[in-house]
Amino acid sequence: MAPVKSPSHTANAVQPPQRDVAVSLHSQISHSIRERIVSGQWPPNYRLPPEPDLAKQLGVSRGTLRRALETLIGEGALRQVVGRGTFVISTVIEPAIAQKLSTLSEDLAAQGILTTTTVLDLAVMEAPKPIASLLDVVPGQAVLRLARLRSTVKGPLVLLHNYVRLDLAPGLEKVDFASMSLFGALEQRFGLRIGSGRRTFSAEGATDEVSLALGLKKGAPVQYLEQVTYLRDGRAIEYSDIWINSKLLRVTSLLLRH
Amino acid sequence: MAPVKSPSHTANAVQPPQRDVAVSLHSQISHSIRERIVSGQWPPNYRLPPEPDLAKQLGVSRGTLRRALETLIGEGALRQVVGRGTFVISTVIEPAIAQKLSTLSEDLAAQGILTTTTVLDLAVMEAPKPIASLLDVVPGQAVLRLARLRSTVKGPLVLLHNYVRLDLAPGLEKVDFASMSLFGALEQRFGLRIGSGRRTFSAEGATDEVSLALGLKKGAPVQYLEQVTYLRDGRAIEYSDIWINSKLLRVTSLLLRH
DNA sequence: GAGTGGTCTAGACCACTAG
DNA sequence: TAGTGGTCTAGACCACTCT
Repeated sequence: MAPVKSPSHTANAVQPPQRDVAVSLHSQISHSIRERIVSGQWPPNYRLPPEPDLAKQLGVSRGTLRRALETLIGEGALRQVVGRGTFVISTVIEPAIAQKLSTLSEDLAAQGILTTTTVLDLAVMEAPKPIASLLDVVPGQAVLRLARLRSTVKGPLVLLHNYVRLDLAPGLEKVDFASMSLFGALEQRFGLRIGSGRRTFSAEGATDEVSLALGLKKGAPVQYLEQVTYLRDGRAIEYSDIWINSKLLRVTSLLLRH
Repeated sequence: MAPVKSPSHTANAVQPPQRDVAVSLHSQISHSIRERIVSGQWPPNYRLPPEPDLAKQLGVSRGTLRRALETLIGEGALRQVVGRGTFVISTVIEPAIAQKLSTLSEDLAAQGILTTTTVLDLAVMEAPKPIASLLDVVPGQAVLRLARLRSTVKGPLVLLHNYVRLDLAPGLEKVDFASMSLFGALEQRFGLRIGSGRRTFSAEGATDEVSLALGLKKGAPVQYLEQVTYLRDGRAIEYSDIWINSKLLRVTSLLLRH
């Protein structure tokens, strides 16, 4: 596994980020480095310029550059080894949806996998007790219930049930979820800012609904996820349960030493 | 969800970390804060002192304190909200083994759950092709194969199969794995330093071996994990497959916005 | 307006890796 | 010995929240 020889770092230099813009410097930098990696400009095993050099090229402090690299390391795109350097990860194995708080379609699209989304059900309802408890609202609070199916040419991948607080996003039920993602609508149409989430994994047997939607036998093993998503200010915005056909899609998580 | 009233921060002040010691300041600090949380001294919803104050109490810079807080946020123990403060998470829901690179027994012990480990099999063997490929060694390379069962009073939780490179840990087969964890042996007896890992999740049906070990019916849904662990220098050290009884133990992952 | 965390800078010294 | 990332400091300004 010999490192890829680094070309001259003077030519083809990284572009400096924009100042006086709403987006932070470190996220602009991580974004531009991510693009170099996915475009193949920085191939697997490529060694990045040393931190002080790269920081100087970008016109930022080393601390800011390290903040950007940290993001990419967390995504599994880069690896750092003391005394040796910063390297592009050799091969991306699976979508790391266990870690990134993005929509599944975005994750798959980033890997070049095209998915289609079918809205199976969309209804305004009163939050059942267990879901109200997870969302930290009173039972009976109005929520949007959304059932969707994500498929590729190979077949249906994922069945999703979402319950979204309507008091924080009034009118959400009018959005066309066949063409817009749930997170996209919450962020762009309602100005909500997603902060964090928590997912729980377990293996369950396919129910009637799940077996029908995913084309599996009843009782067949299905990867089951429960998720609660929080806004930046700490309020819960959404609960969902997700059923994944493990034969077609595997969930990967990167573990880092703390 | 009213925040817990913060007591006076002058009394009962946080102890400063030790200088001139091998352990980094930020990890000493995150460790001591973690202890305050698990001991109940800083209860759920407790608001920590403001960063500048806490940094001054500890005698470190604000940057170092933030590095320590970052670790605890990643573990799901703390939450930060701009303009409001840093808070202890209200309730720890499940062990976050999807994220922490520690042994399962450590995770459970941290939650006060006692487990017993039974060694089912221990053998030196030649690495089969698929495993050799994942460990980046030639097929036939000597590996230790370890099969273990972890149980609580409620019943067997987890069946683990590990394959460890013996060239990096010669004599590993002589360790008593009933009393010592695998990672503990690698780090303490062989001076190896674990760096990162990658886990893949899927739902599988219980095989004969799994159903027997975990006390489930054959074909019953089981949470299946495959894992490769890497040393700090990037070399793969261990591959394992892990079978978890989802009815008794759920795996949780915290998702952060980048 | 006062207080909070988020970002950024420009240095410094260290442990570790490589030739 | 030279080069790398890991750690740490002491400032600074900002956006945001609460009252």
